[in-house]
Amino acid sequence: MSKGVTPKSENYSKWYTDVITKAELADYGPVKGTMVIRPYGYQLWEKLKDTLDKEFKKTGHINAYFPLFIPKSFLAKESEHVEGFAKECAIVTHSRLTHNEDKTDLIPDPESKLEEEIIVRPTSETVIWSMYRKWINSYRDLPILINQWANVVRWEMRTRLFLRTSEFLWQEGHTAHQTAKEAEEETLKILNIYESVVQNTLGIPVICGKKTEAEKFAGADDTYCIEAMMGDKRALQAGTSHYLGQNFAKAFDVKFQDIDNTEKYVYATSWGVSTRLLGALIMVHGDDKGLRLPPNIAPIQIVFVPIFKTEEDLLKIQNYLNQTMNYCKDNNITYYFDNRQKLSPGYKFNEWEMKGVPIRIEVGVRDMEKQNITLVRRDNSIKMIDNITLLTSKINDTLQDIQNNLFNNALDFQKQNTFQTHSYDEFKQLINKGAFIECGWDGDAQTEENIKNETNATIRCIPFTQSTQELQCIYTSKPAKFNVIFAKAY
RNA sequence: CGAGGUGUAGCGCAGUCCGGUUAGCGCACCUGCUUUGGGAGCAGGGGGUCGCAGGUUCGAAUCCUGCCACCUCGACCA
Repeated sequence: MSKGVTPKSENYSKWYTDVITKAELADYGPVKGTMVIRPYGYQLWEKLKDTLDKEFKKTGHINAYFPLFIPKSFLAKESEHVEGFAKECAIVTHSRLTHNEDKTDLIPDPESKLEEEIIVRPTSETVIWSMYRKWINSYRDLPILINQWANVVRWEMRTRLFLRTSEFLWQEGHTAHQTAKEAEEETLKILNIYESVVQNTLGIPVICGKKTEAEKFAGADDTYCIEAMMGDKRALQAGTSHYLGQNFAKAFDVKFQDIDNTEKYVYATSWGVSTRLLGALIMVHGDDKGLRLPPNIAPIQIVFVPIFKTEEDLLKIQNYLNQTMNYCKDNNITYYFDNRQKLSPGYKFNEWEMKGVPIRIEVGVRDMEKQNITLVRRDNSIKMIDNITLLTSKINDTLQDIQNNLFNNALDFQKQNTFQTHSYDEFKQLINKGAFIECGWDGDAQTEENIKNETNATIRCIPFTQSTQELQCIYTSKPAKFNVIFAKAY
């Protein structure tokens, strides 16, 4: 591994890709816009996945798997949906390859051209609703609460590791309900799960709210979201939950016979978070030494770096650390004993800092003589040298403290860079510098569009917590309908 | 699609203007010895169709022609 990363302040996006490649989270795939998630990065995804999956199960959801391939005709059934996704679909047109005439290349075999072309799913509403049609007859069949963990493909022009890649991993929940009220409740229930997992596990503070018409999901009646502020003060949509009304039920003709014997269309929701969250994790907590992982998501929570000259010393250190390692085992703390020879301690310190491991424990002969260990926190670089038994007993609390501290740092940063203003001039200045701006909006889509064209900022959400005071629109000075958050977004 | 730029070892680059030993350097990698409390030192070693194709020449990484790929900016998209 080569030295250091580009400092954040010098070039933020270079810093971001440096951290990803040097911490060995991911690498570029051979096809433009594709990404290989390396083991260390994939462990983050697995941990996040397990946490979310438990929450979904707790609230009555169950996993299933639907096909990657979707008939082209399905996509056209819901008019807004097709508008939203048609421009970024990968299409399968042939089923085999053959040699060209001079045998220098492989080409799609013209003989194998498909009758109906197949879309590689950009999202699964259409296949899923084609199946729900078969499965739903009576109100007794409802609700259906299905989630799937899958990959999807969206052919993107401009890609960035984790944030926007042609193929990415996500979960997509698709539920079907008897009433609008129940579906709306489901939408918000999921948003709550997203909020708590993102905040508690990833340590990323989020703002919950509703999307405007312009920003909502193609095919939804309402889109709710969690928005987070990245280290460069831009916004990232970290998760969305959609109330789909009866749009897909009507498009796919999914009706049920209700308790009152009448036939009704089903109400729907869909919701998802993706590997994009890992991009947020990097950008919210990372520093110029690399990643900083909250303990709740860190694949390795503690790394032990022995400082030794001889094999014998190494064994002594390993024995000496028994009590600490046993403590970790007993408390389900994941740790790694870095006994690699030939690498200097300094090299290891830097490497594990790059990888964001929350706690490093150094032990050398000097520590052993005094019955000490040296503990260094990744979040604030504070070094503690103290009695081994005493420090060991504090590990759990320290991990918890690191988790809280990272969250609080991020929350402070978000608050310090969120401004309220009534002046459009000030708005423009702040947006240019990078900020969230909380201000009034008259509710007019044209106003939103104008602001976007003039400043590049979009309405990230209409927060659930609305200010009680009477506001006026930042742009038109008309009475504001909502208090909204503007920012430049990823 | 428009403008500019870059293709030489896994990565980063020099060499190209002005053709001429065996194509070089840093990092990484391998071996050995000495090291190990913030990215160790020394010695030795492996690794290259110089983006591809053609041409000029006694001789091409270097000159000429064509092609391809990637990057930056713009346009487009969000």
